[in-house]
Amino acid sequence: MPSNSTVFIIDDDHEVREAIELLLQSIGLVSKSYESAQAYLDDFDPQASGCLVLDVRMRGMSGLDLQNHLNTLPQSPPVIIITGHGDIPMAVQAVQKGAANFIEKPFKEQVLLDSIHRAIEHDAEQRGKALIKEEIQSRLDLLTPRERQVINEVVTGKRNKSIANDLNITLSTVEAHRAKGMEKLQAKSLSHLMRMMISLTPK
Amino acid sequence: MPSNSTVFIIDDDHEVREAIELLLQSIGLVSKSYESAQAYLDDFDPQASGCLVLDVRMRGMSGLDLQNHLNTLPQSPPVIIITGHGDIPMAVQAVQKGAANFIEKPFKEQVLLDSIHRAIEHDAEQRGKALIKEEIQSRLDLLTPRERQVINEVVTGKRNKSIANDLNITLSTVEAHRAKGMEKLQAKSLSHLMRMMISLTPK
DNA sequence: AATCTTATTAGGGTTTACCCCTATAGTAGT
DNA sequence: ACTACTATAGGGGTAAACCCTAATAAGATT
Repeated sequence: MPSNSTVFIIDDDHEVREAIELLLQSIGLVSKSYESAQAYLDDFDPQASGCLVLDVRMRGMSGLDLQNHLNTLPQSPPVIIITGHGDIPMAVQAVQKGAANFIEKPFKEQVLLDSIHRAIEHDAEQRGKALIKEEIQSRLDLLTPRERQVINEVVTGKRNKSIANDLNITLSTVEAHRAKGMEKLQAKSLSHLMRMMISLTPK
Repeated sequence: MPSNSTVFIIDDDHEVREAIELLLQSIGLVSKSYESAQAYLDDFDPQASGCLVLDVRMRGMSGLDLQNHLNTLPQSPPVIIITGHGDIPMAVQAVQKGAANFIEKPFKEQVLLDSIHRAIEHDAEQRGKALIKEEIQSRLDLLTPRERQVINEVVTGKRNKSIANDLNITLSTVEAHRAKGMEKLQAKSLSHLMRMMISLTPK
């Protein structure tokens, strides 16, 4: 269980925030509360791991609006939606858009806690994978344009000879770029290279 | 738009089935109706493409039971759930388990039709990918155990030399198995091999 | 008994890939 | 101007992969 996770509670009802805060405190979970979506966004830290507990009906930006906005980011925390006035189409949409759960108020405490635990686990997994991808991407950013071209062709399975032909350069130059690229990417083998490159393409 | 798709309607209410059948007929979609989950399963054809329109509350196996059962299969068609007595937790669960949609009765015709069209598209995509995977798997089944061992090590990035060491055979033997394996898999290059193998491992 | 498959090994030849060093020309930054 | 990086190219050597042929042996099948 990730220990440095925070549960971000976003609800414009002060009493609801307090109740959830107390509940989480009782089982040793760190939480942080906001009274509006905007307040959360102002304080948003992409690095912070954990999950959201998000009310739908709020003044200003609604919970679902915030969910949509977070979905446009490259990496967003899991969102657990709670609402007192939800309906089935709303729940279906929220879940289809990736909500970890959609819970009606009032809810059983255990239901929320279970959701939060799953969400935190899920977030930790996602962050682990994202970290690896970012590391690979940062190595890829070290390549010069030419090196990237050569490596790309290598990944598609072309031999140095035909790469040289495609780019109108000599075999030696291809070999130089290829070697430099592999070195920068810290790829020990073609197989390793392929794994890294394929891991960057989602789905 | 896939032309040979069928919409499988499963509802124990004869009038509902008729109504949906007529609706689909009017826009040229082929449908097939069943009055129970069991009746559908008895007639189930894994090859048939399309989607299900599935009622929750039925005598015998419920719609959600059928959904769960289909989820255990390697390839199952998209499921659109319709119900007159649904609630939010039920909808959330169904969608989390992969339901294409969860619609309350009575519904607007267009809502169902849109869902069906999306589901059919989705099914066609899935089937396309599944076809490719099956083709690769069938080639893999042609490999002898030894060939598979060698190819597996090749995919992990090992050189022939160390494979020979691992399997306590000579370099020549490894080369022979490797060549035979590549030929049977129709892999034109290591890169191609890797793509095929990685495409078989989901997620 | 004859045949097929699988697993194994060997030899020889060709092609690539990998590694190290060197070297030039252009560009960008200090 | 000096430096660093990039792109280019060539030489030389080692290792690995690829290709083809051929042979042996055990096991299963016909």
